[in-house]
Amino acid sequence: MAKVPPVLLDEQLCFSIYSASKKFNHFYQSALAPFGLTYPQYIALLALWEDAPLTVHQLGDRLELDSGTLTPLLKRLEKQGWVTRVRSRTDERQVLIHLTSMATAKRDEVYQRIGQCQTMLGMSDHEIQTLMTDLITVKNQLDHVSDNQLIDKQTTH
Amino acid sequence: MAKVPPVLLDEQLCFSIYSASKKFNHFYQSALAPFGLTYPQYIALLALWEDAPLTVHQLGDRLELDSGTLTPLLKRLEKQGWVTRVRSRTDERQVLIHLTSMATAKRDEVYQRIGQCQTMLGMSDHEIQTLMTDLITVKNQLDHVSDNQLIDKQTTH
DNA sequence: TTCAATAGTATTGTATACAATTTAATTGCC
DNA sequence: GGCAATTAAATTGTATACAATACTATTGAA
Repeated sequence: MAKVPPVLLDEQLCFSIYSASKKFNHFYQSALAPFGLTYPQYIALLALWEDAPLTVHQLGDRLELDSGTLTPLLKRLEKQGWVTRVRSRTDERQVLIHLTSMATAKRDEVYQRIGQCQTMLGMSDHEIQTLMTDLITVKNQLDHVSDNQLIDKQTTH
Repeated sequence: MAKVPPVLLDEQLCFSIYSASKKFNHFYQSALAPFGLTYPQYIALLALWEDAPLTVHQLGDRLELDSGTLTPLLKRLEKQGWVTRVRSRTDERQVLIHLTSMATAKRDEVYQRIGQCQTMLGMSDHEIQTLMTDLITVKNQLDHVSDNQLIDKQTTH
């Protein structure tokens, strides 16, 4: 094999994103401790506060999570009193996720708490916008590289 | 409670990072399929290829993972023949993670494969650099908000 | 209409993550 | 030297993630 450039951990964009994601997770876990919510539970509620009820499938599209992740997560949210899971009458395959009155009542408390905690980060709106725009570009590029392209390369080594 | 601005999922930097991180994970999982490596296993090997052997603790510092994650991960890497786990003789508390000859032999193959797959993403070095710089800023800010600050706010709602 | 194909959710199995605890080894202080 | 405090890994328990499979309800084509 010809000389191959090394892959250095600190130069990997994936690793920057991976560790930033873990840090955000920890940050929100602490911020949401008064509500006993994990980060994935919190984003599920964000989606539902925008547009409830949603089917498991719709919520999965929104959060990019499948039923294998969402079913147990939603059962935990149900047990803690945030949502109810109701079989749809018009299509018995679907399960509709509704917010409870507690979830509706607590919405603004959570919004406010998140707002306060985000202020502590001291990031300007412009900074955030720039980063998000760039991240969307990365995500699009990742989406456009199909598994087939990656699999085809398997035989070359 | 006074009027509180809504928290919209699509405006959250955390959610952009969270979903980009999952996409990268999937991308590398596919790219590394010929080697049977998961993404966290891959970054562990990257760290070791740069500087083996490392103790579990040192590897944890590098990857920002604790022994609860690393111990089972390293056992799997050991079972698959990439590393060996050896109690240090000078300090019996430590476990040194060594690369096997197979891991050393396959290093350039993995480097090359990663290089090929990253090319498919079509991102310029400049794009990547900019993003990484911004992400480091975010990570620093997340690090500098202590748990104490977040916990103090608990009583305000 | 009937039944094969599809769609929506749940389940199973594997692999992270991480807090909290446990266990064993080492260090520091007297 | 003796022992409390500390350190390093491993373990335990809970919560994601996701591929693959199973199960049930619906749809669609003959």
